[in-house]
Amino acid sequence: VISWTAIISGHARVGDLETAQRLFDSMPERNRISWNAILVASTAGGNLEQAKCLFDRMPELDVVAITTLITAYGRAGHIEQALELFLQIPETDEVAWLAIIQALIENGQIATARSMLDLMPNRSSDLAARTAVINAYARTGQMDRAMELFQRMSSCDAVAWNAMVVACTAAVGAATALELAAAMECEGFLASAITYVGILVACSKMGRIEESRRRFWSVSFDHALEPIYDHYCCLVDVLARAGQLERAEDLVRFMPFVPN
RNA sequence: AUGGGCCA
Repeated sequence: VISWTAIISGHARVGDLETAQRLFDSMPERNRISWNAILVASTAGGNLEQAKCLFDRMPELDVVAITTLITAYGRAGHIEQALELFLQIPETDEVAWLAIIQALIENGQIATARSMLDLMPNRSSDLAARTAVINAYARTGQMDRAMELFQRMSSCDAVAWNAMVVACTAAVGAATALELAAAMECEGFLASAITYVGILVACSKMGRIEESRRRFWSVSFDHALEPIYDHYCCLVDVLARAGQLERAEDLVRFMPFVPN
């Protein structure tokens, strides 16, 4: 049952609900964790009603299953339902708290998110959890706390750095964000495509066209990354803000992405 | 083997 569940989980991760479902239906026995895995596959498929149907038919609902659905509701903009579910959890754990706080933030309910963050108990030193908390502080107007926690982290990864870089642009200033991005590379972390979104947004906020351009090319030349859609958007943004509308328009027309 | 963290 462990092997079957692991394979279902893999298909869930790449969004292949059909295969996940076929395997789930044909596996010889199922336990609570297999049901949770197929629920994840179902939410990843984007059909919330279908996921809710499955949820209602599940033989056992644990905090993992409920948290899965909370996250799905949050991403779909159904924050009331997410909150309702959270209140139904008999024994909340740290992941459940972080999931509802993240959902509140994504749905613009900053004040509530801030209160829940204050109420949240038992904080572990788990890397993802710490980063989630730091990010939540940053997005609820408590950048000082975010910085403090970040500096106290004994180990961190590129995701934590990216979160700080992005948060800095909004809450402190673009120049500080760029300094942080530089510090990140000094510490030996490779800038990822997402780091570059942060860097380009910062350049754009400061109106630095030349630096934006340079950084944009550096994405592929210095880091062997393919520029993603967001990078083109940043470049369009900085050109447009500087009044170079023709150049901005040309870029929209000729970039290798369909503009949204 | 299942849920939570970075992309303006």
